[in-house]
Amino acid sequence: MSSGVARREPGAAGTGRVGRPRTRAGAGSGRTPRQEILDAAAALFGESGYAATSTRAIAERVGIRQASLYYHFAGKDEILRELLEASVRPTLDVADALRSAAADPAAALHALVVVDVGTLLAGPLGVAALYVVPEVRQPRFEVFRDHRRRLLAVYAALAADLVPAGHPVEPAVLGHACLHLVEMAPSLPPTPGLAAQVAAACLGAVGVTGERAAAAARDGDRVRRAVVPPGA
Amino acid sequence: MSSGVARREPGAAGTGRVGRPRTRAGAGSGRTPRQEILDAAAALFGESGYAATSTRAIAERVGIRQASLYYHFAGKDEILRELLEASVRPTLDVADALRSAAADPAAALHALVVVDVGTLLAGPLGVAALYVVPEVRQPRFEVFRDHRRRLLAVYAALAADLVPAGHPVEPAVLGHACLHLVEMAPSLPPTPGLAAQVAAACLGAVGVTGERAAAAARDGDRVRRAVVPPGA
DNA sequence: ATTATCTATAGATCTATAGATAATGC
DNA sequence: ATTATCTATAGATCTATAGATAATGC
Repeated sequence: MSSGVARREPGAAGTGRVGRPRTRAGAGSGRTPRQEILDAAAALFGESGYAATSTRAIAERVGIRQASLYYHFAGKDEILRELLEASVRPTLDVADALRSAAADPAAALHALVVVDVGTLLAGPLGVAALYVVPEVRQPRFEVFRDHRRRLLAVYAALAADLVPAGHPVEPAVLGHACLHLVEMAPSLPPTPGLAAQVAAACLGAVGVTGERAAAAARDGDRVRRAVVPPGA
Repeated sequence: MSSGVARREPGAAGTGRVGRPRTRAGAGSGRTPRQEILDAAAALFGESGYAATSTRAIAERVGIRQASLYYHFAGKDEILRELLEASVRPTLDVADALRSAAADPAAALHALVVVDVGTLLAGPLGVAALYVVPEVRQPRFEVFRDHRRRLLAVYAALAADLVPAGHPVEPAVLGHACLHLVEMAPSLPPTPGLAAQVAAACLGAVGVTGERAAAAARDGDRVRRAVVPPGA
């Protein structure tokens, strides 16, 4: 995914792949070993937490030996870093486009929340739980934190445009509120239309309800479909 | 606190306390050793996470040796369990009283959020970060989870009473939304009136804004002061 | 030759227990 | 005698490195 379309997918041609075969052969899911590791780690991090997940547990789930992880990643850190960055980047990439494509900031907020929730739900579940992982405060995760801070700023800016006069909540607090509401989504039981519901809750939090909120939902959907290619 | 008023506070009389003195003497903060451990652990759990905090680190911050922890707690688990339960119980204790004391459910919701945020901010900071700790899913923390589930049910019930016709968010989702908004509070920079702002955001999320929200804030404050003794 | 795995292991933890010790209380 | 600490340590991890091995690619 990240390096474009592979000319010849490693391990996909014929029967065998390059390199010593694994002890536990496995069906060959088509994923890159790197991606297999990321998926396994995301699941385990979500289940048991980052610190409590051992490299041995990750390797076991992938079907390789613990030491083999280090051929693909420098360490546990690097796995977490990659998971975190992959989970914010897509949303951040479309945030500005959504803002400028929408006439009403309410529609932009709605669309942004729907995209953001969609991204979190599409990725390996449990990734959102990682946002709160305390290790993330360490400097090596600065890139992720910076991305998330930018996303927060977008939410806060939209909130600032939207709060009606007299609404007793500061835009900065509302920015955090939206971000937290979005990040709560993966911890909810799967619900049809969840993304739109979270978006409506965010609009309400910033003081937009009733008919204007309904209009924002309609416009937001249109804008989102225009900006985010339907297949992506 | 848990076993009533101590007849004679251990270690408070005269100069010395019972038991072998600590190597690193310390000023004697008046807290029970048990409480010292809880405070130290809460701070460290918040900074570095539960799994990443060693018993040695906790002991070091208290000023005792690692093994001495086990005189007071059976293990790290028990420390976490006690911290978690202490952070929900106070809110749960007043939840029903607030509901029945308020004429408008909006006022009850406002009051409940203010109490809940206040409790989280009053306790050792970082405790709220523990709610998301994956270890909490394990059966030994069932009591805490049960308390939190009951709190969630209260929020959901209030939301169900409040949602205006046509509001596109289900009460169950709104219950989670309020709980998450409350739990976000400790991660925000200290802001004057934060609890009331979070309450307003919750009311907005359930569809209550404008004049009715303002009234709920006023009534909620009255109800809260009536139910929660001012000094507590 | 290159790639991706394996086995083996060093070194650094970390949790929890056993048993000794130094205070106060009676 | 009771209480709260201490020292010492067993046993179980866990991370990361070194070096061998078994495939494919050319």
